[in-house]
Amino acid sequence: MMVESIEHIPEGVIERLPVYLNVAIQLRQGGVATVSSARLGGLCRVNPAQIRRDLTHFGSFGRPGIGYEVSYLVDELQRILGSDHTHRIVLVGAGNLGSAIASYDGLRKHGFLVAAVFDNDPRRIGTRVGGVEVRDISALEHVVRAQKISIGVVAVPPEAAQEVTDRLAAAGIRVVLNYTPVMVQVPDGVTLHNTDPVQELLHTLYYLSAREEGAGRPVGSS
Amino acid sequence: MMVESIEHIPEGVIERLPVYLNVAIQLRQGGVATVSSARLGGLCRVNPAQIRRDLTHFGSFGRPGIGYEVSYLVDELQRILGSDHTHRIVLVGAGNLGSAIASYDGLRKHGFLVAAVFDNDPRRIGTRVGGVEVRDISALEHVVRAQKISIGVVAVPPEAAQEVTDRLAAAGIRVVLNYTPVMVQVPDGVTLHNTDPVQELLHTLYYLSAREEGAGRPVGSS
DNA sequence: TAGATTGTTAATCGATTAACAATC
DNA sequence: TAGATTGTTAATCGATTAACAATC
Repeated sequence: MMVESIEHIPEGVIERLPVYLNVAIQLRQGGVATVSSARLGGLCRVNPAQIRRDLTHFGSFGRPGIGYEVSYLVDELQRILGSDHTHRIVLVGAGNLGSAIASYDGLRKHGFLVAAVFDNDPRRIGTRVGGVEVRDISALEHVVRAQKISIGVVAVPPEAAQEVTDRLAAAGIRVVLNYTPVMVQVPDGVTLHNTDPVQELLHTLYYLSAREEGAGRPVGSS
Repeated sequence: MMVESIEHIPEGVIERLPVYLNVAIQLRQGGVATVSSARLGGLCRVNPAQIRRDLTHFGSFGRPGIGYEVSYLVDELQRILGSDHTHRIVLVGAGNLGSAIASYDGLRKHGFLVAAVFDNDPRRIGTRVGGVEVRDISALEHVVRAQKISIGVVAVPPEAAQEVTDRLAAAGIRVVLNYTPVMVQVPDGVTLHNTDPVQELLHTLYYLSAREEGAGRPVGSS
């Protein structure tokens, strides 16, 4: 528990925590009170031993002979990830993808609040996506600073990705989610995560071509 | 080169290939003829030795003292991944996310063709997303079989995810991209890839909470 | 030739998994 | 008590990286 700040935690572990959380939430919704690492592993497609190992990085949440209390597990995972309190995010780009993100239900469920949406297209400015008014990009820095927003989502055309990222970073954004195929550069202190929908497709495609009539080689969840 | 079918290639390698491909395409667009693993590594945020190691799984594409010829590298990566020819994909769900996917420019660039879009909402059926007419979900199996489509994208509400996946699998789809937070089950022989936009956010969130004023711990590209 | 950079080996590093004592 | 399942150790497994001979 206090180990958290000392020990280095592998990235793989951090990537799996949201998967555990999602499944735990679904179990809780289904009224399941207790779950073993074996069952959780079956649902997440993760080795049970790995789940137990992953969790011990943050403490011990289970009871031998019983398993994990689902709602306690949800609480702890949310606490570890930081999704136990609200995070304001700023969305740049109100096109199809931006609209999809803004109106995505799962955001609210996990404590994310789309606090502001920006675009540079006059036809979009003033409209609403996901209940939030689209504002002119020129107000970006002001709003980010005033509302102390630390998460930025980039959903603009590729050619604008780097410029938008620069502006977000300069305004004090600490986490950038880039939904563009461009490999944008970020300064030290800013965490970057790229999610190009097509890259996922390309990745999966390999198994389609390589496999032919072999057994399905399942790709792990991300 | 003929090793391809014998040697087992680590998943991590396959995940990085699309990153190399994207950067190589961007370099080609910029008129760059030749690139070293060092430069490529800088752009992809991957260790140069790793790039060379990754590529040797599929042959040797570079020239000592020179580097890699960009357009040859693009060709080879596309061939390895299978994006050198067109792949028809079927999209289920014509909401915000579905529309965003259907009209995403990057798809065509990588040889993907949205061959059919389905929904069960009468208000959406008959409309067009990304230039394709939305059809009634009841025609799903017929169209998938008739057009021999092997890739399916699930962009429906969570509660419909499993049913749609089952139908896709039954119709002969071999790769399923699930844009839903639900952990759907697929039969053997079907490759599943999950991409929940919120899960990416949760993952990144950890670094925001854990880090506080530490140096930025960059999250690798996916 | 000198400089650059590959392909590849060998060493390191880290993550996954099996096994089991501890515990409910 | 007997059965189940955890937390944790130790063993395995695999991936990353440094180093360098080969090569342009």
